[in-house]
Amino acid sequence: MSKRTEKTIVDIAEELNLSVSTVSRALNDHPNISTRTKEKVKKMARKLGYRPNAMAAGLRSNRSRTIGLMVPRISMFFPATISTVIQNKLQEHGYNLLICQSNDSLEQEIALANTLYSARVDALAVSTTLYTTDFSHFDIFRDNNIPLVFFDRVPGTHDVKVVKGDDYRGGLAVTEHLIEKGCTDIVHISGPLSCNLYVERVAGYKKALQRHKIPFKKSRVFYQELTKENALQACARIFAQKPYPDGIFAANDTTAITILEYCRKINVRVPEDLKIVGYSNDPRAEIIRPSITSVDQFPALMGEKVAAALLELIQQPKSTPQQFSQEIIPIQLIERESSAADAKSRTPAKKKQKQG
Amino acid sequence: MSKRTEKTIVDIAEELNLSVSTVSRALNDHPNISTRTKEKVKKMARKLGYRPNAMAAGLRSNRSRTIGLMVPRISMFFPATISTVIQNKLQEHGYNLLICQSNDSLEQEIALANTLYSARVDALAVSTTLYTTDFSHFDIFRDNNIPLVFFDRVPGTHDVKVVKGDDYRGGLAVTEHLIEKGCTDIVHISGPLSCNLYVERVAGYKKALQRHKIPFKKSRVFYQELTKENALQACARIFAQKPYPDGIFAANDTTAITILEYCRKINVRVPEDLKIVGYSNDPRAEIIRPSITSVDQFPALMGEKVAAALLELIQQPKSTPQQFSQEIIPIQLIERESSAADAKSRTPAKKKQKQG
DNA sequence: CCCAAAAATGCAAACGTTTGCATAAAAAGA
DNA sequence: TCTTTTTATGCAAACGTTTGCATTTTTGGG
Repeated sequence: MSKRTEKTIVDIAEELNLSVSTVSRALNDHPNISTRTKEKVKKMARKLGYRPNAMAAGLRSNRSRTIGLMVPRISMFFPATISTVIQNKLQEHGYNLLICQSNDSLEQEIALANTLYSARVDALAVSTTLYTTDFSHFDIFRDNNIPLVFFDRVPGTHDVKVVKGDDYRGGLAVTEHLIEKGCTDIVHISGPLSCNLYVERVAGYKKALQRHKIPFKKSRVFYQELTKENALQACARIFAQKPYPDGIFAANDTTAITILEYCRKINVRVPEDLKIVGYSNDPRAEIIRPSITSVDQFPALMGEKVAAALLELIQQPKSTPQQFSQEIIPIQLIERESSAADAKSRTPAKKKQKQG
Repeated sequence: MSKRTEKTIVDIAEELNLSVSTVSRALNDHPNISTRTKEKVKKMARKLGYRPNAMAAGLRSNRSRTIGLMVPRISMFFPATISTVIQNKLQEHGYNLLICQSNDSLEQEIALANTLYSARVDALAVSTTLYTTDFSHFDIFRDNNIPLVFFDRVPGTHDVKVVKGDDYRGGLAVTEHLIEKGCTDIVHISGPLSCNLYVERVAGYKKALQRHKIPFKKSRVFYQELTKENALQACARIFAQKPYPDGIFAANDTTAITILEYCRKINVRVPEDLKIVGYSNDPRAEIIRPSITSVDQFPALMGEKVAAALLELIQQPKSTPQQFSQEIIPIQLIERESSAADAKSRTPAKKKQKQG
């Protein structure tokens, strides 16, 4: 039935005895075109069932009106929320979002970078793999003046635009919170140090210990991909021999939840015997009993900032030298049951005031 | 620095004294090109930092190597999981996925359909809005022989390719389960009937009641968007006056969780006083205490099927008349604490055998 | 009513590929 | 060596827009 049905602006032009350029401009609301013509053209476009061809437009104009987004995985709470916000915001401004996930595989990340470049995205937002330490596969974008924004998992260098959480302060806040609740032997389950944000959280953790004159013990920190399986393995080691720690700072909530369930099984009481704090404020943390203290990273806010940064970078003329500002999203500790001070433990001595 | 740096196949051709067509074919591994030439070309491409321009290729070949995916929202467990699977599978076959969310707004859905058509996606997978009853905005795709697959939330008509859960059986299974556990007054909190899948679940619910000779009461069914807020409102009404129901079948887990928490507040014991079953098997259902009985819809499997359907449709020649098979993904009731038979309640009489 | 300025439209080249067809080169058959 | 077949390569026209510049039409001032 419908074979060569695809109508083009040429068809519209012929139908109305206008030139293609006029039709093109009319459809794009170019100021030089009279209102009367615009209306005529749009009406005919509707009548013919004309559908613009984005590839043709993109090829000619060198703008795809598409923005790339790369995240480790979209099925996790934090990146999913961010993606949603970014997409909605960009949609408002007429941009499509090409969402891709690297599955935390560097190889896939590199392949996707190439694909997105081939698609000639107008900009790219990236939260990298856990294992990305070399960022050169993103150079094409910078070299060709394509706006590039890193968020959450970002490179350590300072020659890129970055939107990130305040991971140092997060690590600090969690650890001080545990100390204030009476913990003196705090395990930290961290992600791999190839990812900067964990480096910073560890730094915060260490700083808190130091402030409160608690010795840092290497054996009390685990570096691992923060999966359920790995959390279980860590538990096995942590609870293999006494003394058990009295506090655990887990770098994500999946880990915290797993530990909590493990404790239930081996009859370690939370928070009485052991206090647990997670990270990211996953919805599950609020629902589990005892509910888990966690750190809100304001993913919606982060998404807003990323979207805003993308739009700003796109709009400014290509010649403008890029500003490489770092944007730091604040964090907030959400206190819940898993780290509550239990009745019998006396309030810990505040040896030192927080110094902001 | 890098101004007109964008290398094209023309540059490669000139560099090697070959024609552009040869270069193009060489890069695409066309059988007519000698191995020697292919190697030369690819080497030069690498040397020049050549990056294919997908828009140019797409314009000419009328294939974008991009597939569209439209879901209500990607931040919910079920669609997020499906999206992940689809993306990974398609990626293996060299396709990009353009993920969009309609935010359950019909208006946005229509706009997105147009956008995706403009992008000339090679195929489209859709899970519609709760309120989509007119599907004509997807006609463009069918009319132009662009493979179109609906999943989860699908049209009722039979002239489209569909992958869906077994919602009738799901509704039936949940309700019979509650009855078997002793419930005789079962509230059903359903989504709006504009969405077929809820129609089917309600049908299953009714069928189960009928089988067990329990009268259907209109006032015991709520039709609403399944948000937390709406769940709270429903709770207010349900528990405004006695007798309270002894079972609740919630059409998603967010609703089930909200009810559970509401019960805790008003001292209704679950499962002793009231049994609750949710739907979709959200991770939270397993974690909350009491854990919530729910229905696994096998999102990963559904994703696989959708991806497979897309690929199959793409590969078959355009002329082939489309087969409009319906694919039904089985469901599985996952029994948990929230619907456990309590000690004192006698096992209910099985008045009738399950029949299939 | 004329002319300059402003507004509206048209021309044609480009954007970077792919691809049907023609041709050239190499291999094979006699 | 000369055809014939097979294998490689080249030519040139698309694909559907956008856009700088030229041209035409309209407007308005005098």
